[in-house]
Amino acid sequence: MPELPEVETLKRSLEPLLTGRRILSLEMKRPEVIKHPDAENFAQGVAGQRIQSLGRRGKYLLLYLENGSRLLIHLRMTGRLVCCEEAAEELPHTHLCFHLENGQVLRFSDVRRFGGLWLLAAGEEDQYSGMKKLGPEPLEGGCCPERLETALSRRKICIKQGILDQSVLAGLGNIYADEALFRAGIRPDRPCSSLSRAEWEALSQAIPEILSAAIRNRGTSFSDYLDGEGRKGENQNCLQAYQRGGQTCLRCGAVMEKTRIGGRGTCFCPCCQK
DNA sequence: AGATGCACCTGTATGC
DNA sequence: TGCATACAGGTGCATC
Repeated sequence: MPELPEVETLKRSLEPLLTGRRILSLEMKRPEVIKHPDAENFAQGVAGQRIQSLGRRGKYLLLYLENGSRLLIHLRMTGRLVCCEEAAEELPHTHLCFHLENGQVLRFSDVRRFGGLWLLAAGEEDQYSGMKKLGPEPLEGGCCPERLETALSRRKICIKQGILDQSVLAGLGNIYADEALFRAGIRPDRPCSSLSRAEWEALSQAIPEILSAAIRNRGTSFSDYLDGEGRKGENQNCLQAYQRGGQTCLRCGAVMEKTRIGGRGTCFCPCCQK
């Protein structure tokens, strides 16, 4: 599932392929993945536009077009965005094809169709996607202990749900929430109100460290994730908590536990995480 | 306002 | 073998 490190890796891999390139036309096999505006206007809005630059905000990928409009893409669970030659074989469940100059194509595929795209005209306020509700970027100073504590310490939820709240911090998903809590030595089911100052500090340090390491490893390809050239990442080989329930802890050797928190599979070490 | 549960989807794994 | 069921989890929404 693409989280911040995967979307950042996707952005970096697409940058050299898309920057300065013109979109000739849009082929829509499943227009329903377009969330705003309607498919017709979306297709007209991107046709003929040159892609000036790429960006990322939380788990959203942004393409800045030359007329000042912004294209937002969210991959949710199984979305993929791959740029390749027109002749290259399509991934299954390809819903959109952005035909580009020079015989290249940018394809959006998504098995479960949770992902979506939004086109915001120049100056148009984003009142459509969830991007407007995002909290600060954890890799741009948004993860200081004071802010985390202020935002969460009076909430009644447990800490894993707290750091998954995109309005508190942008970009963490299930994988890196488990990894960050393991690194910080904090049980995921602890109430937010129970964390000490030292624990808020440990967590605010662990989150950027975990995310940076995952970006260095070019993302986690547990099942579906591929970068913009269709390549898998390497970070799945470095996970210490996610999906390791029943296995031995890589730090202390105890048997890792698996539970459900907020409807999500959650793994932790009952010995290392207090 | 904040917390909770469900809907959205389909591929894969499991049980009978 | 075939079928039913559970599970994977990010987000938006309804409900309390």
